[in-house]
Order: sequence, then C-alpha cells, then structure tokens
Amino acid sequence: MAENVLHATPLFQGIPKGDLALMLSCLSATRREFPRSATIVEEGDLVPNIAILLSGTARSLKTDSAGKQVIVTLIKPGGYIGILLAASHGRASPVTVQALENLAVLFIPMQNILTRCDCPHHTKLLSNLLDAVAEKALLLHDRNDCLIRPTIRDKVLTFLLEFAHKAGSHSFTIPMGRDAMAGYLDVDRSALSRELSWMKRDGLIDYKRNWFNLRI
Amino acid sequence: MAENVLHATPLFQGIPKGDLALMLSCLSATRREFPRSATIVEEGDLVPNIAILLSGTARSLKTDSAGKQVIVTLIKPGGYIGILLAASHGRASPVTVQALENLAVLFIPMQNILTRCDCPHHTKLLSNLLDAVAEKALLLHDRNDCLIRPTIRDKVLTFLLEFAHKAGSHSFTIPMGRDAMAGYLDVDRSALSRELSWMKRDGLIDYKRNWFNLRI
DNA sequence: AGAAGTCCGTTGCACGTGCAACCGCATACT
DNA sequence: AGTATGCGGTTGCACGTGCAACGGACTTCT
Repeated sequence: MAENVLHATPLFQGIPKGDLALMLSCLSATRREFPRSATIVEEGDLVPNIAILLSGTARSLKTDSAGKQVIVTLIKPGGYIGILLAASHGRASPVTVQALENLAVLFIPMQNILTRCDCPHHTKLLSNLLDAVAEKALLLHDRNDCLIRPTIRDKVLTFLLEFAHKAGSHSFTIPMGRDAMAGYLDVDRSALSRELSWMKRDGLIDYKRNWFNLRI
Repeated sequence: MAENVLHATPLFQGIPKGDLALMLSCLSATRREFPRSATIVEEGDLVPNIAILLSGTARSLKTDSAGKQVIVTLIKPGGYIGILLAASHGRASPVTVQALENLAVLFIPMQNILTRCDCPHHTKLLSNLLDAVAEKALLLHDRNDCLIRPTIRDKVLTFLLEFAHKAGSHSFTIPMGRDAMAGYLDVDRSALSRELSWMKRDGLIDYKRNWFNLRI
C-alpha cells in the first residue's frame, strides 16, 4: 500500500515499480507513525530529511505575531513535508506541521539522495527531486502573480487566465469552490462573489459554480 | 573576470577556483552576448538551460491581461535567469527577460548537470543547484507570508519579524528603501509611511529611514 | 550658492473591499 | 415529505488604503 502511494508521487515517477524497494533500502528510507495531533516539524526546526506522507492528512500552520495561528497548506497522502527545507541548507522551518489524523510518514535523508550510490535510476530520482522543488517554487510564483494584483478583478483575471492557459481553452472547470478560491486569492468570499457577478454583468466572463468561460 | 562572478555565485560555492574551468568545459557551458534591450527569454518559452548573468543587468517582466507590463524582478551579475524553469520539466516561462544593458550570459544545459559526468565536485554542484532552487522557493514563500496578511500593519510586522529573525536582534537595518519595501509588500508607498508612523506612535516599533527596532 | 533630483513623511478624499447578516438553491439524511 | 447542511449570491455599512499632491531633508551637480 505504501508503495502504491510512492509510485504515484512525482519523486518516484518513471522508476519501475520493481526497483522501488531496492532504492528505498539503498536510500535508508525509514517509515514512522505519528498519532493524531502530533507535531512532525516544529517552527524553527532544521529539516535534514524529505518526508512523504503515506497515509493520513496533515496541515502546516504558522504562528502569527499576535499569537494567532494561520493555516498555510493541507498535506495529503503522496504529498511532501519539508521538501524545500531539506533541499535548502540550514534553513529553519517557518511553519509547524501537525497530524490531523494518524499518520504514516516515510523519511529519506537528503544526504543520501545527493550522494550518488550504485542503485539504479538515481539520476532519475535527482531529476525528479529537482523538478518537484522547482514545481513548488513555480506554484508559489503563480500565486504571487495573483496576490500582487491591485484589485479583486485583476486577481480573478490573472487566476482564470492561468487556468485557461493550462486547459488550452477559454472554457474550463476549476478544482475548487468559492471558499478555496477566495483563500487562494486572499480576498473575502462575499467580495469575490460580488466581483464575479459584476464581471459577468460587464461581459468579461461567464460562469456557473466551478465552470468558467473567458470572453477576452 | 567571468570566473570571479562565477566563483561568487551560489551554484559554484565550495568548488575550488582551479577546478572551475574544467567543470565548465565538462558541462559544455557556453558564453553568449546580448545587446541592450535584447530578449533572452520570451514569455511561453521552454528553458532547457540555466543561465548565469556574467555582466550587465536584466529584468523580467510579465504582460498583463490589459497589456500592461509588470516588472517582476531585477537580475544582477551572478544572478540566474530561468533557473526554476530549467529545473522544472516542460514548464513554459511566465515571464519575459530583457537586457537593460549589454549582457554576457553563461548557459549551462540542465541535462549536463543532472547526468553525472567524471569531473570533480559534481555532487557539490548538484547540491548547490538544489539549494539555489529551494532558496528561490523559500524567498517566494516568505513574500507570500507577507502578502496574505490582511492589513498593512500585519504585513509590515511579518516583514520586520522575518528580518529580526535573520539578524538575530530586535534592531537591524534593511537593505532597501521605502519604494522597494512598498513594492515588496505590494502596498502604496504613502500608505506604508502612514502606517509606519502610526506604529511608531503606538509604541510598536521605532525606526529612522532603513533602521528599525521592534518593541514586541 | 542655487538648482535639480531623490527619498521620505503628511494629508484630504474617494473608492474598493472586508465584514456581517441574510437568502436561495442544491444535496443528503431520517 | 420534512429537516439539516453546505455552498454560493446579495447587500448595507464602515473602515482601510490607494491616489494625488505637497513639503521638508538631504545629496549632487554646475
């Protein structure tokens, strides 16, 4: 079961299923379990391992200057914990990662990924790792692109154009509801609904629930 | 001269100066020149090479939905062009990179970095590359952290706390002026000045120009 | 010294948007 | 069928902030 999740994870893509177990032992990957509401990474920790979530869900959150807790991301099976921190040298974690349910996590020491060993597909693994880190960065870049727009309308247009670009069509469905969309764009949900209807009124877009159509 | 810039660049840190030339030829690095206002990367391009700016300055910009051009970053000698795109597989560039002056650029095919060759310090190079990509991602993360705060005061506090954390002190100097700070936080400069003086009035911070002191 | 430029702070005003509350419409469950 | 729940749209209001314009402190150049 663990292997199924791993094989679907981008880090091990392109690596034959039969070679996975060999690679994992070569990399000294270790499996650990965490009970519900345990802390996997604490704010300020150094992270020498890549962690892959095998089962359960976790969340990363940051403590505000006022002590308020801000949820940053939700991590699902197949997702990474601290991949950026492990890839970077000596960066302290800006977030705390908590288990929302009982977790099974696979740890892989970053050092073992960097140091070439004799097991097969190591080049592929490195390439995948680099790809995963770069992809994370590009996703952050995409969100920044939306966040820096001055008005909600601009944010929404940037957001939708990115989806249209990926879909290769003016018409597409987004994989989230209004709440998540508002959270991503960092705007109030009702303000987002208001602006969306104004944009429809102005003939910029058409939409119904999660389906959108750009008329630009 | 090119080697001086390269040796200072994070990608080649920890690699003895004497071995650099050998590595570059092993990696098939090629040097190219660009005249002022030339385009190095176009929006939508695929980027198979890491590019390191040897001399001159460049900027990356993005064309708005309204056709307006938004400046994203400024690139100085020793800086990278398209490192995230080269590290990611098949991602099209979201930005255009333009030469602001005459440029000298060093191109290194990403494939040659990934595929282990016999030249020394290749592991170090890979580690450095991963580190550079992760660092870029973490910088984007830090900025996101500021951008998602609801008010200017929250943004400023997050921004300053990050600096205080890095400096290890409540008192520090930031390497940018009000314009750049306002740009980073994506707020109006005058609104930033206003909020800063209110925060001083409220006893939260003290400051003078680029010097700040947190009293929290 | 005078002029011009740069950087930063101040302020009046208007507009965008966060906030709260409410409603309509689905789907799911008993 | 009736109720509960979740999601999305609507609206009045107040407040934060973008915007524009101006002034002061400081630097640079002629």
